[in-house]
Amino acid sequence: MTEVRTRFAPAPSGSLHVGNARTGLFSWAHARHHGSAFILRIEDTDASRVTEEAVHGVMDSLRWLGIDWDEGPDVGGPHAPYRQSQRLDLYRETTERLLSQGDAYPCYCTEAELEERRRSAMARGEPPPNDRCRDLTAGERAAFEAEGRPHAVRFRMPEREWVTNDLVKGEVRWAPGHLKDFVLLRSDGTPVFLLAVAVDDLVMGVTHVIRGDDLLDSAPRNAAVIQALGGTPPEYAHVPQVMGADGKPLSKRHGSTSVEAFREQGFLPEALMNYLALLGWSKDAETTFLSRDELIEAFDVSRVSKNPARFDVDKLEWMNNHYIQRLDDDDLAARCLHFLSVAGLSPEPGTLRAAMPIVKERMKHLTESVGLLRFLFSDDVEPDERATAEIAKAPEGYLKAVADALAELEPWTTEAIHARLDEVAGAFELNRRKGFAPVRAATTGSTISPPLPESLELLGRDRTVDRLQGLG
RNA sequence: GGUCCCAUCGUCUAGUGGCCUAGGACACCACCCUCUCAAGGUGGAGACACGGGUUCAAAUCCCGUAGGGAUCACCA
Repeated sequence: MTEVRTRFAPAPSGSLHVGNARTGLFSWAHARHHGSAFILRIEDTDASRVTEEAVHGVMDSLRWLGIDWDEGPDVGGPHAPYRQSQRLDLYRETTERLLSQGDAYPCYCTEAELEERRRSAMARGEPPPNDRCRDLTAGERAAFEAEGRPHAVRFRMPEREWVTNDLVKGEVRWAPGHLKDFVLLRSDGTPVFLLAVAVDDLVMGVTHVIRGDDLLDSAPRNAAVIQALGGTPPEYAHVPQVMGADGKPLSKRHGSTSVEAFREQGFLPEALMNYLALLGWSKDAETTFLSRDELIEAFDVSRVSKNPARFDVDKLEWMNNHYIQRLDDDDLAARCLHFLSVAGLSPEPGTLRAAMPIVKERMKHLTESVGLLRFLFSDDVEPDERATAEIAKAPEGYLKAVADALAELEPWTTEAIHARLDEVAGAFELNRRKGFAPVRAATTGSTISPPLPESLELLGRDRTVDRLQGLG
C-alpha cells in the first residue's frame, strides 16, 4: 500500500469561513483516518490579497477547531517552505522547463485584447478562442519583443478529452477543446495558482486533494501540468460548497460566517467540528454525535454528499447546547470565565464553578453565561422593565416579609430557602409562580434566571436580603 | 450563453431495484414535567421536482423538461 499524503491549501484572503473550514476538516479527517501525513500549505501567490494576520488567523482557527498538521508554515517539514509566496524560484524554474519542452509559450496579449476577444466570443455564444499567441512564429515573437511588450506564460493544454475519476463526483469528462490554455506566470513574473498548485502537489508528494467543487474544472488543468512535468496526478475529491440559509453561496451578507466569529459567540470547537462533519457527510443513518476520534475512525470521503448543503445555525446551536451540557463543571466554568471577563465581570471561582449545574442546560452559547450569572458577580442589579413590573405587582409588604423570613434562615441551603419562600408565599395566598416572580425580579433584576432557590443560595443571605429590602 | 456538477420532509441526511405504506436529526405543533427560562419525556404534521421510458418490481437505472450550483481571469 502506497503512502497517503493529504493537504489543505487555503488562500488566506480574509478569515477562514465555515465552508473552507469544513473542507479543511474533511481533508484532515481523511489524512488521520489513514494514519497519514496532513500538510497545511498557504496559497498566497497573489501577494496583494494576503496579510500576515490572515495567515495566522487561518492557522488559529484550524487549531482551535482541533485540526492539526504535520507539515506547514509554522512547523516546517521536508518540503519547506509551505507558503507559496516563498517558493517563487521553484515556480519560475518549472516554467522555464515547461517553456523549453514546448508545453508552455509566451503570450503577448494585453488584458484589453483578451477581454475583447472573450466578450465577442461570448456574445456569439461560442466558447472563448484559444490564445492567438499559441502558435506565434519566431518572427512574430521577435517583433513583439522588439516592441517591448511584456508577456505572460501560458500552458499549452493538450487538445484531447480529459477524464477525472473524482472521489466524490465520480467520473467527469471534458470533451476536446473545452479546456483552454491558461496562464502559468503573470507578466510580472509571479506564478498563478494553477501552476503553483500543480508544482507543489507534485513536489510534496500529495496523493489526495480534497477541495471545494468550485475547483472541479481545475482538476484536469492541474493534472495536465503535473503530467507535463512527468508526474502522476493525485486523486481528487471535490466537495460541494456550503450555502447560507437562503441557499446562496456563503458571503458577507450572511453575517459573520468565520470560524473566529463562531468562537467569539461562544460556540464550542467540538460542537462546531461535529456539526461541520455532518454537513455534507454522514457516517450512517443514525449517528448524530461524533467525537474527534470517532470522526477520524469513521470518515470516508466517498460518502461525502454530491450536492451543496445549507448551513443551519439552529442545528449548530442545538448541538452546542448538547456539548455544553456534557462538559464537566470545571471545564465549563473555565470556558465561561473568558466571556464573563470580556463582559467586565470578575467571578469568584468557587461560586462560578458552583453555578455551572444550574446554567448548563440553559445556554446555547457560552456568551449567555453573562446574562444568566451577572446577578451573582455584580451588585449593580437594576431591574429591567419586566422585572420592575413584576415587583410592582407584588402585594404590599410581600418582599419585606420575604426579606425578614430569609434574614434569619438557617441553614442557608437551596432546600431551606425553597421551603421558606413557599411559606411566605402561602401566607400571602400566592401560588409558587406568583410568589417567586417578584423575588426573582428583585434579586436578579430579571424575569428570567436559573432556578430561584439555587440562585439565592449562591447569592448568599446578606446580598439576597439587601436586594429585597432595597426594594421594600 | 457554452461546458460541467447536482436533485429525498422547511433544513442536514439514510436509502445503490424488492427490506420503503421512505428511516434519523434540527426546526415546527401538541401534551407531560415545571418557580421564570431552558433542558428532558411522549406524540404529531412534514419529502422521493415534473414527464416519459426500462423492469414482474423504481426514491433507486435511462431519456427529456423545468430548477439549483460551479466554471469560462495575468483570483484562488
